[in-house]
Amino acid sequence: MPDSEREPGAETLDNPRPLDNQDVARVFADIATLLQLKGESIFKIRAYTRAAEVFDHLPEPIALIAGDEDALKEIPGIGDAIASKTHELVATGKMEFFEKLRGEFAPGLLDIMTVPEVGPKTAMRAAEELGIGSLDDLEAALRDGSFARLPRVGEKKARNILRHLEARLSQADRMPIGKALPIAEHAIGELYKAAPGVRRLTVAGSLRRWRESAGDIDLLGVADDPEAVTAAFAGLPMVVDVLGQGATKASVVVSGGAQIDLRVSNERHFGALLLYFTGSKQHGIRLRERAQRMGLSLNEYGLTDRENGELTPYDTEAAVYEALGLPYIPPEIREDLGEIAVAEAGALPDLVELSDIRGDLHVHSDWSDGHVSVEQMAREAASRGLDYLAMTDHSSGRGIANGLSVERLVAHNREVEEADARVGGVRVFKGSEVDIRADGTLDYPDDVLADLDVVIASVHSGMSQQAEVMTARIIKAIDNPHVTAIGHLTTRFILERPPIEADFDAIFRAAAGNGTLMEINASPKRLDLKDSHVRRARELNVRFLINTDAHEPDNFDLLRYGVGNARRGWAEKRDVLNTLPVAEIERFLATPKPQRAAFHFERADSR
DNA sequence: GCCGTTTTCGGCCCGACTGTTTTCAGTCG
Repeated sequence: MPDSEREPGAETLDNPRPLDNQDVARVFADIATLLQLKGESIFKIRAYTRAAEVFDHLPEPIALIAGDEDALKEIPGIGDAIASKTHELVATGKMEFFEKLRGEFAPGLLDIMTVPEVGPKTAMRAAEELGIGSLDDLEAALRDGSFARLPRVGEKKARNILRHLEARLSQADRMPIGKALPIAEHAIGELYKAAPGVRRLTVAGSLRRWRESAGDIDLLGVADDPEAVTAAFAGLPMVVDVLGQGATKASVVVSGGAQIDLRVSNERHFGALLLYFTGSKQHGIRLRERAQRMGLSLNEYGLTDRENGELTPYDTEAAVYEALGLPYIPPEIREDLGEIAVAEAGALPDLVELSDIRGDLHVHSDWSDGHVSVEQMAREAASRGLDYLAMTDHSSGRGIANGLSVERLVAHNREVEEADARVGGVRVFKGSEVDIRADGTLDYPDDVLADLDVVIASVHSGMSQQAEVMTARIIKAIDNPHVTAIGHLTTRFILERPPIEADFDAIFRAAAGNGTLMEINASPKRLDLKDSHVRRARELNVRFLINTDAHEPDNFDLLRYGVGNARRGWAEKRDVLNTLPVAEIERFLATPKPQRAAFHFERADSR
């Protein structure tokens, strides 16, 4: 399901702002939930859920196609009924069916169902028998014991639900990947020590797919005695609460509040298990449907022949795909966004890899808000095997970040040249992360920018401008002949600060038109462009930089998040400029801007 | 509600765990 953290539906339909894909997705997700409450056919519910997922991930703006119902129906999972409802919703901002359906239930029921262990049956009983219509009502009924007396609830379940509710109220039901992945890696290290019989512990779930945020952490392991491993897991020092523990799986809460689910199997089934628990859920469903058409049944143990009931286990994911007549599909694109058809056609993208990245063109030093000197950053980059980097300290508009006046920039340039000469093995480019002001002009005049090798232009202020104003502002920066790339386009902070509103298609077209690159900022609190933007921009022939935006030496570690995110956007090595060797980068930077759009990537691959 | 190497009707993905229940409904992933 798409994130339903916001007020379900409410703000969506009364907002004069045009509906974006996520708004539309949320309405269909809410419809699915309401139909569950109503006890509708599970298949109808599934159809609406599917539609919500499709719209949530659609690479192009729904507004572009919603007017054309035939085009909508081209999308798998969208038929007559949903196409016409989508059209109505986007055209009028309202959907009669949804309004009517919503009117049948207390407004808070959708909220109640977002609490874990409260499903449609429980929510309906709570509403009918106890008059519960809000999270506050729910909390009261849990505390006074009336909730526990509902059928099929009881003391223990009520206590669990109250605990979930308290966790919810105290905050955070999702974590950014930058928080979740290190916790997962720490847990893996601890469990290797605590359970000597465990082998091949690995991250699965949305983290393995490099989704930008995670609701919980999924781990998988191999052991001859799985029960010993789940027991050791439940006993780890970092565990503060055990939610469940059985022979092959366990769920715990660790200090800091993250939930980790562990699943353990034996070696023979590991491939099927990993495939199953990496997801996405929708990708798994497509594979199981495929298996069925082949007379097989797929589960987390392997493929079963439906005629004779014989189970074939698989120890690698690739073997399962092969048995299903498919090439190996990388986890990052297992989202049921067309990857299975593309795989079948033998046309999977050759996704960019961490080892392809040869340089970083967005790095800060203590000249602005970084923590160490230009030379220290250069040495760190060299020691990590990067071939080049650009020192892009902030421009003067970023007073708070100790932005550089023109005079300081000149001195900064000299220091960068010295570092370039002194530090071996790495080419250090002169650069700036220059503010795009509210009116679209840049913080430095053109003649100053002309002295720089790399100019990253970014929005750092006036983020709540209207979409038309913001679009024109950014395109004006794209049109500047000295701007190499637009930095962290949407300025969002994952789960914290919303993205800017703008016509991203128009921005991508402008960038593709004159060879301005789009940064994929690797900072795990940003991941900006986000995955679906990468995919859309790529369709529009935009090329990218994957930059860390490093403010200290350790930040070079963050590159992996940017690469994971780029892969989720189906980016190939050839789409990413900083996979090129330094000579090619210099050739690109020496090319006048409009001709950069046609810059030919020499793939001599002189490694 | 969607969809079609098996169909324009009749199917639609699969299993573990919990807690309440004495055989399984509910929820989750």
